[in-house]
Amino acid sequence: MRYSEMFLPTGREVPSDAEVISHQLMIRAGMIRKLTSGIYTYLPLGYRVIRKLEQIIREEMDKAGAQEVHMSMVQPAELWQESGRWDHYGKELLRFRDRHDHEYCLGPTHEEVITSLVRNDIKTYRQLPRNLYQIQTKFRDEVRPRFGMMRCREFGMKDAYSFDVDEESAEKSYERMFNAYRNIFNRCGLKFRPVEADSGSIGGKYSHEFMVMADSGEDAMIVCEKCSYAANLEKAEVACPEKKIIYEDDWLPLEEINTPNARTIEEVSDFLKVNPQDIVKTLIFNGDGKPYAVLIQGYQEVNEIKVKNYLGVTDLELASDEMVEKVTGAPKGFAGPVNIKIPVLVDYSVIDMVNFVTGANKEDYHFKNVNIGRDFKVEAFTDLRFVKPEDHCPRCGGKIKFVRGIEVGHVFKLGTKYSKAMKATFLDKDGQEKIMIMGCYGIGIGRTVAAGIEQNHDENGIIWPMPLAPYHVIIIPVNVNEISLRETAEYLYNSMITEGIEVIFDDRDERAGVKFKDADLIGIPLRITVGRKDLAQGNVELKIRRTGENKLLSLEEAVSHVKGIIEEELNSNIT
RNA sequence: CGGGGCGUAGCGCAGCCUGGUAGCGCGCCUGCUUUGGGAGCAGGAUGUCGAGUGUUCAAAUCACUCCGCCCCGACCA
Repeated sequence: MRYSEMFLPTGREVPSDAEVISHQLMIRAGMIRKLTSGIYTYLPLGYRVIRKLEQIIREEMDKAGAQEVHMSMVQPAELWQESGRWDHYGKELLRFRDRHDHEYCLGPTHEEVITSLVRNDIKTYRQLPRNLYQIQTKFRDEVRPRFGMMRCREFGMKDAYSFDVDEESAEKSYERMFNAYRNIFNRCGLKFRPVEADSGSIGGKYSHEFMVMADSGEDAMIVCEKCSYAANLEKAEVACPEKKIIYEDDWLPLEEINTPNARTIEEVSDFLKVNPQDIVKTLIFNGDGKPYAVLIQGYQEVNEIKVKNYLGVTDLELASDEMVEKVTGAPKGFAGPVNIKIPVLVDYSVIDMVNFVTGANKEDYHFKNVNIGRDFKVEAFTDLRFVKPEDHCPRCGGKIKFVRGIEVGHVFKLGTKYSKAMKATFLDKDGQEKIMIMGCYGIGIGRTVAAGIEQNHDENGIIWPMPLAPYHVIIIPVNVNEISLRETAEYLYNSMITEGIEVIFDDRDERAGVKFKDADLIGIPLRITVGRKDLAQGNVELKIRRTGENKLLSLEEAVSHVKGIIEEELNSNIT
C-alpha cells in the first residue's frame, strides 16, 4: 500500500482520556478512534491487526477440531428466560423491544443460542463430541468501561462451545482448548500464563484464565515462586492452617463489655487496646434472601466469591442494615456469633483463636473471651478470605508473589448448567436420554491486541511481533523528489508485492524524520531506507524495529532477505 | 449507584477567581527555502466557548438544570 493513499491519521499528541500505554499508542498510531464511552471504531491499520489475530485464532481452533459458525448478535428474550439468565444477568445485558413489542437483548455471550442450535440438531452420541466457535461482536453494558480496548462495552470476542457425552470426554475437550489457547498466545508473541480462576456461578472445578503479564492489567493474581501454582486473587486458595491443640483450661470466662460507638475493627481495637488479630469480625451476608454470618480474623478480608461458592447461592451481598438488625437484634457494627440464630461460617483464620473479641449483638457492647465450641456453634470451617502477601502457596508452601495481568482468554467447564435448563439431550449407546456436558472458551480480541502493545513498545511507539504486524515492511525513500531514490523504492515495492510481502511504501513528500517517526510509531517490524549515499554503492538499509539493528543489503538481495526474515518470524512459534 | 474532575479550533491547553465581545502550541492551507530522526521564514483558514434557562446594559466567565466524557470506589458470565 502506498502511504500517500492510506487513511492513517497518526498523531504526536494523545487525547487526555487515554490512560494506559496501549490506548495512547493505538490512538496515536491511527488504529482506533472512540465513538462514545466504551465503543470504538477500528481504522484500517487497527483492523488489519485485528484480522491477523482472528486468523491465528481460526487456524488454531480449526487445528483443535473446532468449527466456525456465526450467530446473531440480537437474541430473543425467550432463550434467556429459559436458561434463567434473563432475571440474573443484571444491567450488563442490554435489553430492548422491537416494533411488535417483543423483547430482545444484545448478546454478551452466546451459551443460550448455541445450546438451542445444538439441541435441535444433535440427537445421538454418534454426533458427539462437537466444538463450535465464532468470532463475534459482543455487547456488555459495562458499568465503567476503561483503559481503551481493555474494557469496552462493544468488543470482539472469539467464543467456542463444546458438547460432550460425559465428564471424561468433556475434560478432553477442555484440554484441547487449553492447548489451542497456549498455541494462539504463543504465536502472538505474548508472555502469558494460565491461572486458576473462579468460574462464577457456573460452578465446575475447572476454569483457567489466560493472563498476559502487565502492570496495567485489571486483574490481580498470585503466582508461586517455587511451584507452578498461579491463581486469580478471587480464586487463590488459602491453605488450612495446622490446627493447634486448644486447651479448654485456657478459656477465660465470657465477659460482656461496654464499647460505646466502637463499630469497626479499628475502633474496637483502639478502645479495648487489643490487636485486630485478636478480634473476630462477624459479617452478615444475604445469600438469595437468607442471612448467614461469616466469621473472620479482624485483620483479614472476606472474599465474597468464596462465600458465594461455598453456599452455592446465586446472589450474595452484604446484608442490609435492616437485615442485620433483624438477625442480630443490634445495629450494624455489633454483630457476633454468640446466640445468633443463623448459620455461622468460619474462616480458617479463626481456627486457632482463643479468648477473642466479637460483637455482642447488642448496641454498644462486645464480648471478650469468646471461644469456639463453648460460646457458639460452627456450621463450617472453610477458606473464605483473600490471600495476603504474607501467606504461602496453598500447594507447596512456597513464597507467593502478587502480580497483575490482563485476562485475554478464559476456558470454562460449564457442565450441564445450560444443557439441563434448555434440555440439550442425546441418546446414548443404551438408548438412554442424557444431558450434554458443555464447556465454553473465550478470547477477547481487542484486549489481546492491546495486551500485545502493552508488552511490545518503546518510547517511540509500537513494536509489533511479526504475526500481528499490520504490515511486515515499510520502504522509505529519504527524499521522493530525487528520482533515483523514488524509483528504486518503487522497484523494491513492486518486487515485494510480487513476492506476496505485506509492505507499505512511504511515498509521501515528507522529510525523512517525519517518515521515520511514523514508521516507528506504527510499529512495522522491518524498515527499508533508500538513501543517496548507500544507493550510490548499490545498497539499501534494513533496520529492525525491535532491536534497532541496521544492516546494508544490496539491491539484488534486499527482497529475498526481507522475505526470509518475515517467514522465519511468522513460523517460529507455530507448533 | 456514591465521591471527584473536566467540557473553549482536528489534538493538547490558557482565559473563568475579579463579566466588557476569544488566545497559545501542534496540526491544516498557500508561497519560498530546506531535505537521514516530528524543518525555517512569510502569509492564511478554522470556534453555535457541551446544551438550555436565568442574573446583567453586557456571560466562555456568575447561578440553576440537563447532557457528555474521564478518574477513584462499588459492581462484573
